[in-house]
Amino acid sequence: MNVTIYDVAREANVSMATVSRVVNGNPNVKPATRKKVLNTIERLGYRPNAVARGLASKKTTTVGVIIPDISSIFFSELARGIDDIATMYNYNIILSNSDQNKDKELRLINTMFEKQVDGLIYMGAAITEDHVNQLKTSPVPVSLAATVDASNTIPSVNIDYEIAAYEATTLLIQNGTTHPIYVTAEDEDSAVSERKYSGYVRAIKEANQSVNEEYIIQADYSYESGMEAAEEILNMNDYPKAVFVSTDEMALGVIHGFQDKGVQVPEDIEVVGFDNTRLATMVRPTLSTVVQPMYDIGAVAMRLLTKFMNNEKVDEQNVVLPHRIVERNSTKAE
Amino acid sequence: MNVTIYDVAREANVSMATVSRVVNGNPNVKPATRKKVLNTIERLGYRPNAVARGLASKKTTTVGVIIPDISSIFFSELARGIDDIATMYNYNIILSNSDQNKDKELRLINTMFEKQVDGLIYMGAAITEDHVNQLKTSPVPVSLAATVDASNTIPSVNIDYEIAAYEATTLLIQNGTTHPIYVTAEDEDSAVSERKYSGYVRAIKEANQSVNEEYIIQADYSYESGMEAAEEILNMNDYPKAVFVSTDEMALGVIHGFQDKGVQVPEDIEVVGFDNTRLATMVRPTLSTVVQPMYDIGAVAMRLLTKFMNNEKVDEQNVVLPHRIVERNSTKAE
DNA sequence: GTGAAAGCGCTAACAA
DNA sequence: TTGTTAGCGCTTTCAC
Repeated sequence: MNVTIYDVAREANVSMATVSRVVNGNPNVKPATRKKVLNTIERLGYRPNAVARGLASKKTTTVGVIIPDISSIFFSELARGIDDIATMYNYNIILSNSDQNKDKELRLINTMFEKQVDGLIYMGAAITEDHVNQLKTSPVPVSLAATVDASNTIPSVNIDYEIAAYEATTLLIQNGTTHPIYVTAEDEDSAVSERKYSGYVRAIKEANQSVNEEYIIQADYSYESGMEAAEEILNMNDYPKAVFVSTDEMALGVIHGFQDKGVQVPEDIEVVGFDNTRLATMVRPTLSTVVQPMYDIGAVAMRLLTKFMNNEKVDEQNVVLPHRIVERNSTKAE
Repeated sequence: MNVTIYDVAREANVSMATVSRVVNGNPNVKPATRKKVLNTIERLGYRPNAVARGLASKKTTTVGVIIPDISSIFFSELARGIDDIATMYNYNIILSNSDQNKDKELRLINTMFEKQVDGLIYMGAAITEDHVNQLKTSPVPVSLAATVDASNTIPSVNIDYEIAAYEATTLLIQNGTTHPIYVTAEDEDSAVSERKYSGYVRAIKEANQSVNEEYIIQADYSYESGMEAAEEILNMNDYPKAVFVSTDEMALGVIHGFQDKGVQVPEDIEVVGFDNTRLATMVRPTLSTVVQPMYDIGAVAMRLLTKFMNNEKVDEQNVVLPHRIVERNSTKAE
């Protein structure tokens, strides 16, 4: 049997309440008794049981994190931002991978509630009605990180994907390609993908072009699918000389796909990515890309959650962080 | 107030015990009553409270995971392996980043115990005596993943780092360089680093060379430090024409550091990495490297932990997984 | 097959 | 400043 608060109380000749007070830093304890208690805690090697504490206080100081895939270079960066802020506010994280599988997502949300998390951070491409329903009946605060809920009803932290994609596409247009190619990994129902797409389309239309479906290539987030996209592009006759890729990892694949066929980037064709993961500087040529502050999105989402958990006032529950474009060497200098 | 097992019992005209039985799939319940209970659970929207359950049963079905940095491409892959097997055995994961900071590590271990995890998976470079002491008094099973405890007293899953480094170095020697350079990120007290180093040294000695300290370069795990190492190498006069780098990410830095100065890999100088992270195929030339099965290490470590948690018999508590070397294009073909 | 009741280890009134 | 006591929501004997 482990040593409990009761053992400490008995050995220190005080009540459980007093022990509880010193453990919780309650100031209403005479310094002398505090010291006495602290000593016997030390002596017995007492370690508070967080589960019992959670049952009694209805607070677990842990938050749930549902993430598509922690091994993704994009999401793991987000997760780090979440954990750092969580640690700062004395929370721990229960982390689960969903693989963007709807059933699993719904099941995980439920598991998190069963485990009595004090809050939930959710990441995932598609926020369906079922998601919204389950999330809206949540017993605890929820915040979305890098995932947009079209109904705008759940707190979230994002960048403006539409404008970001518009700007990336426009950069390419200004550099001389009237209808850049778009390589995307469209998930069904993904509001993020939708917004990137519509930013892309808007840029094309503003350049007085009508959108050519042939120039929109479906890939699947992987590096390899980027390489395949490159091949597909080279097989077109008279293809546009610029491509906008919706994630950095695929963009690396596109670049290498070109290079492997002897096509030079950016001389023969330009490439811009999205996210600015660490990969962007780990290629040659270095990748021009849209900077999405992943760590910050995670950190801010967690901070937002703490505000809800502490009933602090929040001004704006749908935070939009700034983005920008870094021009590196995969696009032509002006 | 939430709906509890007591509410369900009352509404279904049975005892709490019976409700508990159906919730836990205990067969000793008449099908009719089971159905009745299930119906009222559904009707009331009852959701078991895992915290209360944990307090009563002394099992939380969650395991702690202490990891140096989840945003690392190496560790996030390990974490994925851990979570997948955890999910398979119905556990959740409490994940915390330690940054390999000893105080934080020790504190985190304690927090995990307070939270009453059923087991603990630990990753970290240095297993000091303090670590061993704290881990040995653990109330629950522990397993180390990709981290070696020199005292060999804690269950672990690893590859043989000494042999792996020996083989990588030997490959370079056989390709014609008698004393390859070694770029490492030596942590103090890191048994893994130590073993890699000693494999490297053994290979050099077997080639009848004495080790030249000048050819051992300290970096810090980062891509940038790899680039700096490359520069340092190019500044040596008459440097060896092969370098063994102790992680893939640094190896990419080394390759690009060379290329940025117009030095060709592998024609002018060969490079081999370590780990075989996804990065290894995302460079040009693709990286020859030591394959460390990161996902599997995580998965096996978690599986090992489940065995301990279920009191299954385990034959070997220090598992050594196979490794191999993939020769890609950063080394010369035979 | 089902129920009664005693905890699990702690917090949080409330009293003193 | 300190102690008493009633739960928190569940599991788990032990009876029946």
